[in-house]
Amino acid sequence: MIGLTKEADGALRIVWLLGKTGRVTDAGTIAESVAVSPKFTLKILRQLLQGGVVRAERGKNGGYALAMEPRDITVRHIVEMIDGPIAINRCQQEDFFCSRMGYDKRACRFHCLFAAVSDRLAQDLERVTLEMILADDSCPSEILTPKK
Amino acid sequence: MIGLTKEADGALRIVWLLGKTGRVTDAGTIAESVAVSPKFTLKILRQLLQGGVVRAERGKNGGYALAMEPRDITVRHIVEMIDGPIAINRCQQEDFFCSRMGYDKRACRFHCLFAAVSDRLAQDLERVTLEMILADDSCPSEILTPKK
DNA sequence: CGAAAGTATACTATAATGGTAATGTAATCA
DNA sequence: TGATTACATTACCATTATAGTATACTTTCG
Repeated sequence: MIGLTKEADGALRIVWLLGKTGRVTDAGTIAESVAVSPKFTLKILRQLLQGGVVRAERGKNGGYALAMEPRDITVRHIVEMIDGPIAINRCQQEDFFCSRMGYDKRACRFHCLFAAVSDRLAQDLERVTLEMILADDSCPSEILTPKK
Repeated sequence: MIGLTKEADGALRIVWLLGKTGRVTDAGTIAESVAVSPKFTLKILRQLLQGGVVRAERGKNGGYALAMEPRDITVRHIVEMIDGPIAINRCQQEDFFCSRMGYDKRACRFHCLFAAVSDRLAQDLERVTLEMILADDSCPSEILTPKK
């Protein structure tokens, strides 16, 4: 399909939920709120934990909460943490197709195109913060075509 | 990785090659020029054939050639023909996560964002034609930030 | 006819994603 | 202090998508 994995999708929604509640929330509750299976939720939370986006509290009444300010969490950050770098084409990933074709990358017409496209995509997703997503008075897509 | 499949990547390069030579070229030669295995090349060519981008000549001295003008072949067209619609997130694919969360799509903050992003990506790739890719005097990425 | 080349279907292999199980560790509180 | 709650870690299995192949068949040309 060209797109995010379920894991990245889930991560975004988990972070969104934690931002919305603002409280320490246990994994079970998170899973339910976000409609992802409990175990899978844990798996995602682990990665968010490693990435430092989320902190955990153990023991009774424990759970997870954001470890960063919503305005410092970007969509790009979450997505890349889970799915790896945003790159539309393999061209950009080391010495894939381009070199196999006997070209150097500069000569690869597609490399040039996709690098530009990927780059802009990444930039766009970097400009969108959790804070924006949480503010429910406008579609965050406006960031792409700012009203000025 | 978030990105094109090898098939779509191969398709782009095959189309590019056919545009460059402008001649009927047999699958074996195409495969070699493009550094994709012969069988896999055939597989891709079949899809391009079905999509009407390429035409085939059978029998001896047969092969494949473009069935459309390079200026009418867009990158988007090729990519979607192989990989399906350009959509960054499952949100957009029918009633995936959004509805599972008990939201309607309008209320899904991410849906809104990704719809906008995907849309622009698709538009960008639609503006880039094979003709542009073949012209080797400029990076086709300039289309994203036209010089005016 | 027969060799070269495309056509079509169907199948297998590999890798990536998605998802689960089991066991261990820390914190809280009766 | 020990039972309970909840996170931590590792390892594993299942499913799906991608990648790639095999086989049998048809068309064209010499």
